Amino acid sequence: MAAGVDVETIRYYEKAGLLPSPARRANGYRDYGGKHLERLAFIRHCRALDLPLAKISRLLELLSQPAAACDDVDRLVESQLERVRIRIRSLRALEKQLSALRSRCAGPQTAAACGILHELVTAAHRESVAHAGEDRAAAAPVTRGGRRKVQA
Amino acid sequence: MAAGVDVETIRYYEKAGLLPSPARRANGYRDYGGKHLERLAFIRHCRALDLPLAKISRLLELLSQPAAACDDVDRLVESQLERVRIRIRSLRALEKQLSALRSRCAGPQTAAACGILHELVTAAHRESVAHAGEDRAAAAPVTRGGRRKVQA
DNA sequence: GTTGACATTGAAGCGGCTACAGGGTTCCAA
DNA sequence: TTGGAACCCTGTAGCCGCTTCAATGTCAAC
Ligand SMILES: [Zn+2]
Ligand SMILES: [Zn+2]
Ligand SMILES: [Zn+2]
Ligand SMILES: [Zn+2]
Repeated sequence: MAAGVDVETIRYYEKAGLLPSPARRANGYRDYGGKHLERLAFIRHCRALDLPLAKISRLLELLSQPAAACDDVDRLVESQLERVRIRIRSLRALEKQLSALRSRCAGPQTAAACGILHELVTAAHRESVAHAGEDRAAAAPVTRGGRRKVQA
Repeated sequence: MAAGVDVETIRYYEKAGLLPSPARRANGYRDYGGKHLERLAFIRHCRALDLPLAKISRLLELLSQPAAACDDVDRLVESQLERVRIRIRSLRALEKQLSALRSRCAGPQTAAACGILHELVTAAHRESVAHAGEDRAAAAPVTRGGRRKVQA
């Protein structure tokens, strides 16, 4: 029975402590049992939900502690959902920008005449001016904290 | 004038060949000129569009070759747009799954009784059975190609 | 007996930063 | 004057979740 998962990925999980080391055959080959495959399937399903391995690890832990409270599980799903929603919003904004950008050049042109390149350059320029303004505004009240930026 | 960009990031771009090494002052400090800052702003704007550095590199190259054709630029934006749309679709599917999942557990429970954990386990199980089926079906026609999977 | 497809290990690479260690410099206030 | 905060430098390692590679071992088929 094939698990449908790349071998290297499985060994990565093993190293990462998500899967217990399986028994070995006489020749040293790994011998996966039903338990391993169930656990692996669980991990892959959670990964398909884009949960990071650390959180999956926590879920596995709770699976083996039936009496524990499930608050962590619920919060984890909730926060993942929130993450996904935020990501969708930002990707939608991106989509808008990109499709506007695309419409700036119709067909074959030289780089010099390409509306896309042009727009990228001028938008970047606008932003850099805006940033400089922000920084001037922020400079007076706050002298400490924040990461270092570059000087020119 | 601050560029609004983390210093380490800038030096990373320098190492990666996206920004030319700036002139140095007597004390060895980097001295950024207007050209550098424009270029940096361009890079940051493109990164905000989630373009990978390699593609940005290509755009910068074309910026310095005004007579070149802009096909690459147009294709690049198009393919990025496509990428973003695909990502949005898959994230929306994810959102659905996660919000269905969330509704499986209302309030404080033990891990054993948590509908979320339950659903994760059974969904994973269903899928692993399905995968096994796929693999059985695929085993006959194709013997070569494909990456190795795990045996149990 | 030789080929070829499997398995094993450990290490390195991907992208795009981010964080640190271990120094030097600059500036301002007490 | 001195001391400390806040910047700069170089170089290296870490993050995530794999993926790829190199070198070697094992097994079945022809
Ligand atoms: Zn799944
Ligand atoms: Zn164009
Ligand atoms: Zn921008
Ligand atoms: Zn619950």
